[in-house]
Amino acid sequence: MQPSDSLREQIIAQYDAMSAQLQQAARYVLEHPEEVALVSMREVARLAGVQPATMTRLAKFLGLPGYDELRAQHAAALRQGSDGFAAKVRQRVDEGSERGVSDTASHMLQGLSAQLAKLCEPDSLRRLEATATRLRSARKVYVLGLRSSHAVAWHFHYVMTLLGERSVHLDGPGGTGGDALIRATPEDVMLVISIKPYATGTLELAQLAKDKGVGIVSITDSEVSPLVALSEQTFFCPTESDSFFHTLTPALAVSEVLCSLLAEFDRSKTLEALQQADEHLSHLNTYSTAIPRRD
Amino acid sequence: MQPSDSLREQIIAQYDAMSAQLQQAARYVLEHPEEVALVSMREVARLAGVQPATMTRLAKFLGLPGYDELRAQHAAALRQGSDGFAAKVRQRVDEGSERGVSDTASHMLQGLSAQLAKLCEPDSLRRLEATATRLRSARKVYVLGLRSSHAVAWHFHYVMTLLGERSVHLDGPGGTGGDALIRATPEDVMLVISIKPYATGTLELAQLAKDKGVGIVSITDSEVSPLVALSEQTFFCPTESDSFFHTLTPALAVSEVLCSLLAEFDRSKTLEALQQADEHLSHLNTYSTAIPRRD
DNA sequence: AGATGTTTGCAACAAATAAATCATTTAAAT
DNA sequence: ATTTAAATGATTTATTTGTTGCAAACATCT
Repeated sequence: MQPSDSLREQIIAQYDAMSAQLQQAARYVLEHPEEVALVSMREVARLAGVQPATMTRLAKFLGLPGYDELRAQHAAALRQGSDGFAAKVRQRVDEGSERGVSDTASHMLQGLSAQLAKLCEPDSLRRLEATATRLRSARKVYVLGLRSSHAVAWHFHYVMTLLGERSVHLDGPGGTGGDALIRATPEDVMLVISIKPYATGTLELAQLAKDKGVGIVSITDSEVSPLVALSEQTFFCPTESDSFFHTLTPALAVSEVLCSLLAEFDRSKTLEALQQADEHLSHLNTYSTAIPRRD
Repeated sequence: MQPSDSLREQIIAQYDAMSAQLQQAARYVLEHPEEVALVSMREVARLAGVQPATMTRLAKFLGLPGYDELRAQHAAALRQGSDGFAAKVRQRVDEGSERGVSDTASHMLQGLSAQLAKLCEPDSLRRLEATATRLRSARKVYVLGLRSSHAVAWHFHYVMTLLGERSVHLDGPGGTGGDALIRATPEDVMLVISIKPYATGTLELAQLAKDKGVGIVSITDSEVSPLVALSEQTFFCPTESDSFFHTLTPALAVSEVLCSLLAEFDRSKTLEALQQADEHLSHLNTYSTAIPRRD
């Protein structure tokens, strides 16, 4: 599916020598070869977030006579790819004959893919929307997820922080995680994430919060989860996988969707908050801005 | 590999009602859908042996607003065809034209679902297997993922801990996260997770580990990620979503699959470790027993 | 700090494009 | 054979495209 491969490899090879804008353009080209073939240069530039001129410069940088050649190569690759469908199937069959490790992996991934697709059912969407609405109305959002759910809780909190929302993560060293609830009020909401087996700590803290009048909203795995009784809103997501462990992927996906919905509620405020975060982090040199180091 | 199928059928159905020139144009469109998507109208007209105006007339004849729509439909078909069987999922996405709140959610989830399905491509599976193999050979696995990647890193580490593997999470309060590397040896492997924007801390620690001879294995988002240069094995997973943020869901899914593969390598040992963990946790009253525990 | 060489954004340009308009041809019907 | 309507071709027009030139911003190195 790659554009002549040699071109693709060349882009990768020369990537380090490019300027920041050129890298941004090149990265988009690498990640969206079809678009390069199918839409105009100006449109590609817009999608890549660079100036139109940068695309021209990229082509020249790669030693091509102009952007048209860049598109032509991608178009040729796409032409091949379209009837290479048979080849792709053949390839998959070949791989399938091994009946080995990659079978397990493929099976798992397809299972997860199906689970996410299932979350699009009307009932799920309704619950998602209701949950987002409830969270939106909160003065503060306390996020609680222990043990395996920690990953989801933390990520939700992290994104909310970038949004400038008043998110508080109920976790911390030395078992002080619950202390943040000291000043919780009925205007606040707690988002609880917990899947089977349910950590006692989670349930205790959630109960405590509820006693203080805090609204409880939860992401859990079953109608018979102990969280259901505590919560105003509950979202159910599957955790079954054909491995030894329960999967957290659907739960993470749901939390990401929730973040997006909350962000969408007020786009301008979101954009402002993100810009603020951007500035802050760049002052701290948090991210590697420039070209990857060499050794 | 047909353009939206319905359009193709429509062309066939109305073919008999067309004039000679229109038929000639239509016939070329049917036989060379890729060209329609990839080259200009005038070029298609030249290839089809008709006047440019005829192509416009064909589009109008089919009830489309203009030739651009004809091209757009063919382009969409080509886009879908290019990434194989994820197309099925993507198709359902296109159907939703109303953009309500729950439509946003549905759109995101289906997009994620498609991305996971795409990870089943042969190349990805090969990389997964190679990564798992490399991790398996390690004496100790250091897990590193800062900022947004923290969730994935932590979850991987958490699961590995249950497996009894010697996993060390490089994170901790007071910026002491890297200290665990003090006694790292060339027999160890570090799993690094980082997506754009790449945290400088991640790159520095990874470089440090590499200097000590530790093998680096990474999950990242692009061929041109700075991690590629440092790593023995790299797995690429998409992070694009149509929200404000990059998605971590595919990365988490991959880390879960990796855990499973590692677990599968020695099933009996895995089962033993899990049972041990179960006992330990039940002695600590970690989980609520009010609900049936997992088997 | 000051000078130098890149990098980047903007605006202007010529070429090419799709669509609209008008003129000519063709075919059928009276 | 003449009229009429449709089909085709040629021409024009308003956009849009890829490219280039230039000045401001930027980093780099004495």
